[in-house]
Amino acid sequence: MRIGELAMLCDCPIETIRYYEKIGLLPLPDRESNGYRHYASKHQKWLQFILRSRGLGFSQDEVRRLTDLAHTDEPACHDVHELLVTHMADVRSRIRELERMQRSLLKLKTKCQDGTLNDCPVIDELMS
Amino acid sequence: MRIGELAMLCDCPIETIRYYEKIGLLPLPDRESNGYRHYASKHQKWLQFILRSRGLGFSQDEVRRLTDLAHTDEPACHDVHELLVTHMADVRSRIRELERMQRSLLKLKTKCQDGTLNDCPVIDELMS
DNA sequence: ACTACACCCTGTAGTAACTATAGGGTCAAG
DNA sequence: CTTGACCCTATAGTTACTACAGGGTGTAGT
Repeated sequence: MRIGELAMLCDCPIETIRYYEKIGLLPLPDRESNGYRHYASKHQKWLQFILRSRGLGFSQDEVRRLTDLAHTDEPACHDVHELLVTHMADVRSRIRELERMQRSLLKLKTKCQDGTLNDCPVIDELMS
Repeated sequence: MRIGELAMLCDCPIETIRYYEKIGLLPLPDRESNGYRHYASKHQKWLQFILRSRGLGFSQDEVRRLTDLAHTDEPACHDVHELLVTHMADVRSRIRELERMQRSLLKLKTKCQDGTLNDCPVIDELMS
């Protein structure tokens, strides 16, 4: 299959596929005689793996480690578990940071009430 | 005061101050005869405003709009309120996205159990 | 034969929000 | 007169893409 079909099947922009290839996340496909990329179902699986991992918030680097682990014969489950746990802690701390923001924003907003005042207490608060 | 002192007072890297100046978030300071930046307390207030806003998750562009609003004589409270509400919705949706990830990761992790298996169900799950 | 069109190619530049580095100048103390 | 702490500019790197610019390929219709 060509890049357009792969992109459609995986619901992923064509440029992203070429990008993943360039940074070495996706293995190099064969080329047709005209130079067009020719993908096998193996590439589709691999791309979906990447996209799912990204969808779970793993960074490119973590995805690279995951694909490496997915393609060794060594027992990798322990390493995957470690990656997973580390990443989950990261997600948790990002959530907490956003919740901290949310609380502060809410507190600011109560001062603002309905935006009908002329002198803005929000600006005052941020300024002081 | 010079840039180093401002940086220390605001607990902000020197490079970031120069960066905010370059992108036009922070007003241009005077210069000493040797070319060093010379800041007044007005700059400190301004920088703290920026840092607080960034700490609440506002983007550079939103901060720019906020500082604009903070320095008009027009009644700006309504616009600030709008910015605030929009941003809070954004934060909420980012939290929800992360929580979605967290749920999926947790589901994955239960399959992994303790990382003692040789064939990794997490990899399998992401692959299929 | 010509041309319109959908598809493909490479390579480069742009985005947000900084951070880091290279390669230099200034100034007071030892 | 040199060491050290500070300052300067300009450029490149980071993450994870996205968007061109400027071309080639292949097929369908006129």
